[in-house]
Amino acid sequence: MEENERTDNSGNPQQSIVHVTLNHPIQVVTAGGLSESEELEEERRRREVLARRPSYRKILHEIAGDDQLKGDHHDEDSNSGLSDTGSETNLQQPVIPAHIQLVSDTSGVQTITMTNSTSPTPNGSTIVQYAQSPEGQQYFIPVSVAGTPGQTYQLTTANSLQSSPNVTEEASRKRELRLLKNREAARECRRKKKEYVKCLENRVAVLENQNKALIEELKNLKELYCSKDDVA
Amino acid sequence: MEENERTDNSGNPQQSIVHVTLNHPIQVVTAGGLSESEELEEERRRREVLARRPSYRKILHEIAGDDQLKGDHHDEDSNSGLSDTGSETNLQQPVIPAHIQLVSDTSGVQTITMTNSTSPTPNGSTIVQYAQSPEGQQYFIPVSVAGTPGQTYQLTTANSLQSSPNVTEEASRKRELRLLKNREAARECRRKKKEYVKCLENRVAVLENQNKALIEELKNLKELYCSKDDVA
DNA sequence: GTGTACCTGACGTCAGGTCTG
DNA sequence: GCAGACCTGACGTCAGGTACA
Repeated sequence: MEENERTDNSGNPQQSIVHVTLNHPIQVVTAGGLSESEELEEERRRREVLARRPSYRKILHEIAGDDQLKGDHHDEDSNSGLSDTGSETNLQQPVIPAHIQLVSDTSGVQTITMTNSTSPTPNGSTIVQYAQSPEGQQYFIPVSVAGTPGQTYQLTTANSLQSSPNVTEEASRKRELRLLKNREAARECRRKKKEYVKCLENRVAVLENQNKALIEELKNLKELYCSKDDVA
Repeated sequence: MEENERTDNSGNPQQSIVHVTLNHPIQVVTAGGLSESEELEEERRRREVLARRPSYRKILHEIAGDDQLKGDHHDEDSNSGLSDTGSETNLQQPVIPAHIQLVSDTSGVQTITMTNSTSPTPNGSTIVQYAQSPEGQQYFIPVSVAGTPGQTYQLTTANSLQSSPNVTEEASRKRELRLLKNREAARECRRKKKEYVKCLENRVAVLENQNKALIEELKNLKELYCSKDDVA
């Protein structure tokens, strides 16, 4: 059951990062005012897709290529189940996938742009070795142990007692590789999240403005209406 | 000069948790419909306060007690250099402080609630130390290197050569305490952030709904208006 | 200015999920 | 279903900032 470390053992010193990197930054500009219907639908679709949490790749596909690959799911869905402060109902509905940059200025113009990793190749190197042994053995530090009470953390040293150094080395290298990749993934993930949040903030601002404008307009119209009514 | 990092591993059983825990969950309900002006002002004030990044405590104070202690400070702030993919107009305005839960149902009723920590008191342990290097990259140190160019990082081993074990122990305990606190703080911070994001998502949803409703209303009104106009 | 406490962005790791072959 | 790759939430740590004494 779930021994944690124990990396896979199909020797595969492959280092390719296999990035999907499709390279067409879409640029949809739903112009000013309020082509609401369109925008809304788009929104809905996106949200819907995101209902199943993970993998922005899918979304990317859908939006870039065909859409609605099996759609038909638009019940209440997200709709913010949390009705009051104490809730904690935590169904998470991201609203806008992190890949999608939805920049917009105050006038209401919105620009949806998709970005992709591009793997900035920060510095390539990333040396890092954990728990490199003081005395030659190679354990690896418990780092965090997080919350999870029952965690044990087998150290790799255990291996070396019964296996040839070769095997150990192999395993450790594999582990290293895995960590490296995960490290990078984490970085990317953080980036996306940040973008997502910024996007949200942006969206709120825009919507507020729109709202204000609409209210204003409504007020004016009503006034006009009333006065006319008076005259009549 | 900052206090140095003094890594070490003397597990000491100290775990006093000094918590501030102020205990008044405020509950402001700006009732339904759209008292826009009020809401907006509130919004603005909050945002303004948040322009200087940190410390939600202040905000707490302001909202709970008096307000506007010295408003007028919205500079550009850091602006976070990420401009990779493209434009990124990135004006970041947090909109809502994380402490504040601003839940609202679709009708427009909003509930502002402030929450605070409650501190779950986790477990201790944790050894490990990082080292940080090239440009923001953070590595694990193999326990004793401490090379790190610009970084100070005195290790305890060095110390122990010249100090009494007492001092070392003292220092280590201090470190441990610090770490413990920070650990907890981090947890709390994450919690707030999460809340904040959820709040944002919520707000977006609400605003969208409002928007839609307004548009609808506007349309109706216009129609009515036109028909009346026809008649006249 | 100094020192201390606290807050938060970013990091790397783990755990556990999804997707795909 | 299984195995591997990937994604992401949560963790603890560090670094650097703000607030306050």
